[in-house]
Amino acid sequence: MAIGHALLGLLEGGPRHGYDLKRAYDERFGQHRPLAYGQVYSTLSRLLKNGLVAEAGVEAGDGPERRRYAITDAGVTDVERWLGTPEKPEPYLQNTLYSKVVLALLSGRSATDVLDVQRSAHLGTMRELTRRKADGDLADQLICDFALFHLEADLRWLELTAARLDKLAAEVGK
Amino acid sequence: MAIGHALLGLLEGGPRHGYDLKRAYDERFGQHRPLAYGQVYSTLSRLLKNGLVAEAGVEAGDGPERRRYAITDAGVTDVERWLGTPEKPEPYLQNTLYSKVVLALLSGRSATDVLDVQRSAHLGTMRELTRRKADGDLADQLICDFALFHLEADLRWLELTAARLDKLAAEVGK
DNA sequence: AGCACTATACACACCGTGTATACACCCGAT
DNA sequence: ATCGGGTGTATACACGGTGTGTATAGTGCT
Repeated sequence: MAIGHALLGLLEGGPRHGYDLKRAYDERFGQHRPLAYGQVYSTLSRLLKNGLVAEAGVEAGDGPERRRYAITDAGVTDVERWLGTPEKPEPYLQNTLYSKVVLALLSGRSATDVLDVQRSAHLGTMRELTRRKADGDLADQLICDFALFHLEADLRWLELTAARLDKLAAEVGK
Repeated sequence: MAIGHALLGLLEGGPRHGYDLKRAYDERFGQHRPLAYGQVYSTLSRLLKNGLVAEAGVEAGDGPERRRYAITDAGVTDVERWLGTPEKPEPYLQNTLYSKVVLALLSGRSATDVLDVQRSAHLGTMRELTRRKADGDLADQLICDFALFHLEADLRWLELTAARLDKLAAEVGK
């Protein structure tokens, strides 16, 4: 629900219509992948259904109609709760890389290859992010650093796992 | 598609029915959150639709009917491609934490609180994982280490961001 | 009769993508 | 001068993947 909450947060600054929200979102959060228009409206309709936003009039000004949406009290409460609640690190436990290694071992394929492919891909990504970070503003730098820290974490895990492959193979084989 | 691929991988060991797959999955990959039955069958039906598995007979043995599924050649090819393709680190760029901090700053709330809440939750999770890691087998240890490395990465980012909050606030305010 | 276990099916909700639609405005070609 | 096409604004809708919850149905045990 991160995107829904982000849109709600933007609506706290005043009522807006969908197209406008998309641009505001891209400017603030979408540096690395702009929001699709479709997603804006489907998200808005869900927020509307759940009573977190309300329609605030239809302007038929220059160009096509604009449906303005305003955040409701329930919406503000929801943003507040979202900001006050820590993100759960479940995704870190649902580890696709680990699944790949185990399946490679189970099926007699090379688990080392799996690790190597991932490592070299990550190293390439890190070079690119380091470049992007160099000529970005502080916001860009923070986003890149976040990704870089996590890529480093992946690399540490890849090394650790590579060093334990024999023992893991024995354990999986049982 | 991680779960679909994991099920395909398990089917490489021979045809199985859904209930059996669920248990095999939980044993190998589901330590930290067992697979819901519903998901097994909906995933299987998608694999069937895409021709990656095929029905391999219905046994009406003890108890209810069992539909056995076998992996197809297309399925094996698909597993192979999955194992040979590195995972994209996009999720690290779509950073919910960053969104929270920016929205807190935009709405005049305390971004420090957001960071603090997340940090103390992470520290608690890390203590728990360290405990779990101590009395697990190698597979558990690797899973816990993966999560721990990423939690550390989050913590590093939280510290970095906390130290830059004033500058970020100025940049966002523009 | 009630409960637990095995096994599947189905309806539903969320999230995201792609495509169609509609209006307005500008600009060049006829 | 006007016709048509491209561009920008704005929304709606249908669809696909993913995951959850619930219903169903048979078997065996107590």
